[in-house]
This record gives sequence, structure tokens and C-alpha cells, in this order.
Amino acid sequence: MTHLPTTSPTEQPSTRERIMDAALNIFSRKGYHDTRMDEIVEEASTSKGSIYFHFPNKEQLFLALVDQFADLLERRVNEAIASKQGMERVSMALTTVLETFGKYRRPAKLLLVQAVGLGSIFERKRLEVTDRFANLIQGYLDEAIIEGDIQKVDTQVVAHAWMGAIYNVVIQWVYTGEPTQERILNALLPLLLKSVGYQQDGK
Amino acid sequence: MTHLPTTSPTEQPSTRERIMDAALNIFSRKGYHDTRMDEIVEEASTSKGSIYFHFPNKEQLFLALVDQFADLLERRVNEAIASKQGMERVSMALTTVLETFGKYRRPAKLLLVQAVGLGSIFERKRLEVTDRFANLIQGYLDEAIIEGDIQKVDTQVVAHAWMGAIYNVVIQWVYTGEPTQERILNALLPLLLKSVGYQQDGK
DNA sequence: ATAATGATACTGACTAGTCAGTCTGTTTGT
DNA sequence: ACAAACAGACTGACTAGTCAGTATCATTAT
Repeated sequence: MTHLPTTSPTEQPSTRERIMDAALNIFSRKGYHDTRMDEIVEEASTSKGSIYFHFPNKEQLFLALVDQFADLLERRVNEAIASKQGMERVSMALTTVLETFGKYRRPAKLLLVQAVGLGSIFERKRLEVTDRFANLIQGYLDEAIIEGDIQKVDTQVVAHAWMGAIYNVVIQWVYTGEPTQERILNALLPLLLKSVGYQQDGK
Repeated sequence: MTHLPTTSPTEQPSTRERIMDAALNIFSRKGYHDTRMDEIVEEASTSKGSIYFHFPNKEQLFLALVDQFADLLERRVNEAIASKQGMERVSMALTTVLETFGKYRRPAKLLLVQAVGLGSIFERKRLEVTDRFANLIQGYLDEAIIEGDIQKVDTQVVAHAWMGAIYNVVIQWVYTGEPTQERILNALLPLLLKSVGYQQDGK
């Protein structure tokens, strides 16, 4: 089904890719603790030894998936905003994030839900990822303030608030399928922009 | 330390209360899976059998804590908004939620962090709690629209976005202690109100 | 008064199952 | 010949939950 783009899109998937694919499926569905390594073995049509050849342990396998998706997300956002400036960057970044979450529903769930509430190792990783994106947003906002696009605000709080807003709406959608992606984009984007006093031009 | 108000505030705590107190401490610190029942036994100065006399299993003990705090939160909000109308209700509800999270930091972490990413039983409970509060917010917003306080918006999306914003900022604060509660209130409240086009009167 | 009965609250040694990770191989590629 | 990649049976640490028994107090009978 939903494959994350990998390094070799032409050939048939390597064992390592099959393992990550299977792990993503099951982790995102059942969560970290309820996922047995033997299930991944079966889903990936491989063996215990093979998994432990490619990954040192269960934890690292999980973190590899989190990193893979976080990287993809950041790459996509960076590509999308390259040609934009000021508040348009913010707007474009938001749209891209929502689209990417929409396209990759399972990894999104992994990152937003299953990576929460695990042990301290995972908490550190989650904080790292969260900070990474919060800093990104904060940077754009600071830029927009300098450019005079928006009023002065507490960009740190705003950044985290925005992330929470996006996360939560997406999580709701991942679980229930409601509201539709279109509704989310139509409602959320203006909401966030308005929250810092920016009025969209398109009508 | 931070005791949740219970039914008998005068007498010294009953075994059941000691168990819940200890469980809250450890669950909120280490998460559900990393908490051993034996640790709770020790912290509560009781016995294994005693815990299983008062609670059928680990899961139900955890859910009892979640419910206890969700109830407290809802009760506080309802009390606070009783005398208000329209958009003032929304404003007051937000303030109360932030204050309550601030006052009960550990149960907040339990509800917002540790209850996420667990199995299906917990997911159901989390959706239940989330919906409960989202519906509350949505109700106030719908009311405010009818009263003409704010423009028409997709209140369902707004409700979930707001919750996410609040959650995420509070989580950040629970983890790092930053930003301060005052900064959060000063930044978050206007942000949320502005996001639906409502201008505060104070100033 | 006090002994017998019962109910509730608690104790902690024990068990039975689970599952991540290991180990000893076999196969495949160069 | 050699190593990288894979197979899968096996191990043992770990822990939720059990259960047979004890302590304490209220209730009733004698």
C-alpha cells in the first residue's frame, strides 16, 4: 500500500525495506508495545535473524521509522517553500505538512500517536522531532514579523500551539476519517493565519 | 505533594487513595508500560493483594486516574462558566483549563501524554475524553456564533485545533517548565480568540 | 460479658505465560 | 574460499495476576 519513497524505487523491495514496511504497518496499527517482533517477521516474510541482522533491536527499528518520516516531511516542506518569501512561506509550509500527513496516513499516526507516551528514550526523540519542527515554524514567523507581514507575537508559544492544532486535527482525522482533508485545509489554514493577525489575499 | 481533591479531605488517606496517589506519581513519571505494579505497591506502602482488592487490574487502575482528572477538569470548567454568557464563556473556559493543568501538572501529563499511544482500550478512552471536551468547546463556539460574538466558522475543526494547541503548549511546559504559565496565558488566550476573529476588550 | 460467626481489608510467596534477543547453523553471492 | 544475508528453534529474564491465609472489626447468639 502506502510506500514511503525509498532510495531504490525501481527494483523490487529489499529485505530491509520489506521489514520497515511491515514494521510501519503493524506499529502504526497496534502501537509499539503491542507489536511483536514475530508479527513483523511474518508480515515481512522474513526471519528473526534477518531483522536482527538489519536492526540492532526493536527500539532502533521503531526510531528508524520515525526518523524516516520526519526527514521526508522536512524535505518536502523545504522544497515547497524554497521559492517563497515571508508569510507565504508559512502558508505554504502549513499546506505541505497537511498534504504530507494526508498522503502518508500510517507514518503520520506513527509519529503523532504511537511515538507518544513511551519510555524516556522515545520521549527524548519525540521532543527532538517536535522541537525541530517548532523551531522551523518559529523561524518563519520571526521572519514574517521582520518583514512586517504580521504583528509581534510570542513566536515560541505560537509555534507550539500551531503544531498542536495541526497534530490534533490530523490525529482526529487519522482515527475517524473525519473531517475530510479538504475541510481541514479550508478551516485550519485560515484559522492559524488569523491567529497571528494575517489576512489571506485570495478573497 | 499535589493531591487531587478526594471525598474525605479531613481524615488521613485511605489505602485506596494511597494507591491512586502512588500510581499517579509513577505512571505520570514513567509511563504506563514502564511502571511495575510492585513499584506502586512500595510507593503506596501496601501489598500486591491490596491493589488487586481495590482495582481489577493495572489497566483499570490507570483508567480510574484518567477519569478522575477528566471529571475534575470538567467540573471546574462548568463551575467557572456558570455565570458567563457568549464569548465570555469561551474565554473563561480556556483560562480555567490552563489554570487547572497548571495546578495539577502530574495528572495533566497522565491525561495528555501517558494515555496516548497505548493499546486499543486506551485509544477508545482517549477519544472519549477528547470528544467530551471538544464537544464542550464546540458548544460554546456555536453559542457564540448565534449570539453574534464571532463570525461563522467550522466549529468542529476549530474545537479540535484549539484542544491540540492547548495540549501541546501545556505538554511542552510539563516537560521543560518553559514557557512560564503566565506567558502561556498571555500568548495563548489572545491567539485562540483571534483565530476566530474575536477581539478582547481589556486594552 | 463473652464467645461464635461473618464480613471486609489486607498480605506476600508463588505461578504461568510472554517475548526480545541469541545462537547455531544454512544459503547465496563474489 | 569467504563473507554477507538469512532461517528459526531456543532461552531466560521479567512481571501481571492469583490465592490461601491472616488481621481487624462489627454483629449476633448464649
